[in-house]
Amino acid sequence: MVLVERDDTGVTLHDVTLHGITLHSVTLHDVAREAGVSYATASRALNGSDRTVRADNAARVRDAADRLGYTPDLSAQATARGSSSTVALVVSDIDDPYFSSIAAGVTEAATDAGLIVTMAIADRSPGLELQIVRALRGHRPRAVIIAGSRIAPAASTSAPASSASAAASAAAASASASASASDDDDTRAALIAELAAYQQAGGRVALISQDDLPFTTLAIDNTGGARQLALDLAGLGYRRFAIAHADDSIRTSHDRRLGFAAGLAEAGLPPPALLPTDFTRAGGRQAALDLIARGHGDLELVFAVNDVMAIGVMTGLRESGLLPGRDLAVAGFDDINAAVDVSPALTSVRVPLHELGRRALASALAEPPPHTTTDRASAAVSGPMSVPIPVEVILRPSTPTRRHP
Amino acid sequence: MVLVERDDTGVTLHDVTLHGITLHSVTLHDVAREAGVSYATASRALNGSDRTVRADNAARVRDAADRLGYTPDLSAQATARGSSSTVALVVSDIDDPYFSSIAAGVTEAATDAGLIVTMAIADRSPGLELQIVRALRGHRPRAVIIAGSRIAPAASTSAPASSASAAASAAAASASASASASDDDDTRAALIAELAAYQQAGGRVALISQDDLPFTTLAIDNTGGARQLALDLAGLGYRRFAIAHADDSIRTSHDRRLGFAAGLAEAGLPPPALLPTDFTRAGGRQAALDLIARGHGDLELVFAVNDVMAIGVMTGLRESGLLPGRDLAVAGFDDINAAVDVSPALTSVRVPLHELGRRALASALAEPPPHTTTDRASAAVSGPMSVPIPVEVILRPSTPTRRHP
DNA sequence: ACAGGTGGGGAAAACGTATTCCGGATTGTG
DNA sequence: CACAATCCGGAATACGTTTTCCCCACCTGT
Repeated sequence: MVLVERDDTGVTLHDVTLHGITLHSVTLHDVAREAGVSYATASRALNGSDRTVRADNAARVRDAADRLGYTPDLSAQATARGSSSTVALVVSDIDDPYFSSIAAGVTEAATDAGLIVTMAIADRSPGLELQIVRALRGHRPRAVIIAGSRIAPAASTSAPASSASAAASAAAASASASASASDDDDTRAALIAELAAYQQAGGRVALISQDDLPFTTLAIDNTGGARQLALDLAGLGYRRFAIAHADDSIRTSHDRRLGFAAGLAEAGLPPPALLPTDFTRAGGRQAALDLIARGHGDLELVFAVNDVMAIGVMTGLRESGLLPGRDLAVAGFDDINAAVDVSPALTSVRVPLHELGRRALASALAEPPPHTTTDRASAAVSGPMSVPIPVEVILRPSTPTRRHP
Repeated sequence: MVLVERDDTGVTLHDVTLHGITLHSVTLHDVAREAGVSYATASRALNGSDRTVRADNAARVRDAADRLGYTPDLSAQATARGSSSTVALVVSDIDDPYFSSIAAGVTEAATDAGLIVTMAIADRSPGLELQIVRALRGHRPRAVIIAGSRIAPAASTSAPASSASAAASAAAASASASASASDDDDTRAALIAELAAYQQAGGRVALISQDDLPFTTLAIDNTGGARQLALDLAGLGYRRFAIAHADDSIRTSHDRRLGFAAGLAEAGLPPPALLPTDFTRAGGRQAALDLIARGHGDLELVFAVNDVMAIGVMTGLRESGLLPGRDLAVAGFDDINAAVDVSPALTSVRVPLHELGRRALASALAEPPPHTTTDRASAAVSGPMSVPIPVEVILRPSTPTRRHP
């Protein structure tokens, strides 16, 4: 018979009425009383304290906790301990497969580490991103991971003019990103300050593919991957390329564009035509539409700086009556899951997104604690480290081997 | 001259060293001291308290807060107020476009409401899901939203046998879901108990498409949508159908399968062939492969109970040398973003996923507070409400109009 | 038998914030 | 000019934990 006798006043669910919300919850206090021990003992029994508690007492406490359905109040725990058990993840757009794969990796690693993740969506806006980081800081997360920050130094802010590209399209592309360069610089500086402060306060920061910010960064080899892709495509027999890319303030786009161009140069091929557009599926589609409307001449392949854009390009081509792969080859970058679902399957550069997420969290958590110096001047940001993420070219039917004409 | 004079001992970043983690953070105390007011005044100035604080004091406090980079400790706020500012979201797999769209909606709505979301991934496992809900409760979230619970009453647990389906495949399909029916029942009951307790404690619960659980549910019209799809396809001239579906313990699959069959019956058409498989892309592909290997006879269209599976089916068909849409039509359900990226674009039933996420949060938050009865017997779960989510058939080229043979 | 551990329980002080209560000042009114 | 009414600052308490002390009881070795 395991049933335990309870007097009628035994279990007390105390009512907390605040802000119109009524909460009843069973606290450590209740558990302790039910188990006939004190506060402290109950606390020690229920979490791995350094102190030991006698076996029978521990059992009684655990029993009581079970019976009452006790769950520790993590907020209270966090204030008491001074550190919460959450990690913050900020992504540009969770509905984008690139980010959702990363998020999956981060969440998985967090779960393994007994942490839970709070997620916020920056909607590709640096301003919002900053705001979010500020808000997130209030949660005192153990780490914050930022995927897809769009802030770049103002220096390289405007996309280079392209002889082959329609001026109108270029203007449209940069319009959205041009909210006064100094404004952007301000947000950028503010973000850095915010993160530095957070780090100074003991938080860990990891950035994904933002190696121009002074924090631990998972550096996707954008340049190298794009270069290798160009080389491999040259090897397949392609000669005349176009690049669908976004504004250079988007670092990723910038690096991939330059890497690709470098690869072409290396292969002794002419520089690619530039198709500046948005960093989205719609952007890719529009670039394709514009290209075909204008006449694509002897173009053989268009490289879009990410898969989502590449898929847009394929759609645009199809809408223009061209068959991607046969009439005009297409290649992307990221190797999102959908790359194999489109037809022809998309040639891409594989970025281990899931793993990337995992490692982002791991790297953040592994960061050395900040110097605990009373001298505030020397309490500088600890040297940012960079974790290189290798990538791999994956050739698929969207870029079939090309017979020399 | 706005510079404020500070004595050298002015700003005190107090060090908290606990569990090896060192945190310095600026507290309300510091702000109060810097501003030359008390605790309470600072608190009142920085959050909209019911009490007013004199304008000049308020300004001083805000100034000090700015200068010091103060951010309120939300954990502390939560314990003090007794309710946190988070909502919990549990999804089966954030890397699945179905869930990522929902997550985007939930997150957006949360941000609008000044809440932040904590996300956990149940990996399609009821056990994990239960565990997660338990863990989440510790955060005392304002609401928990569960998308994609897979638990169904044990009653309808096994998939019906299908004359047209390979027994081996069916066995494989149900194998993973068959960890002893009573076990499943236990988890289900435990989840219900857990959620009920949470609700009883003042939390709000919303479920997405789980109308067999006694909680507020966003009910996607799976049956009706599938039925309408069948009707519309019949209207296009299709006569002989197959359904790629998953184990009936997955409610969604079950309902869509039955709805589709009902639509066919209504149109006076023969019942569909059944292709039991996994609820995934791989499952869809395998079903297609099996089907073609076995010989698909006079089959004209395969309906997969979700888009991800449908895309798998298309891939499988292609691998078997068939052209989806021309040789064999394909239709899905959900209308995920990728449905328009595949070619031919996929006929589907549009579920407003993003909106669904938004409304899930809204519905949860709008729930009536639980009855505050001291009589524990009558403190039953308040009547669950069901928010119907209408769906819409979207015909696309994967199901071209069929000439009568 | 007695000093010196040592294992473990409990009271109380954190943690950082919200809120209640008290009282002093300022204001309005007769 | 007195007296209430209002405004608002501050001390103190609460929130649910963890953690630090303190102390007792028991064990061990001499």
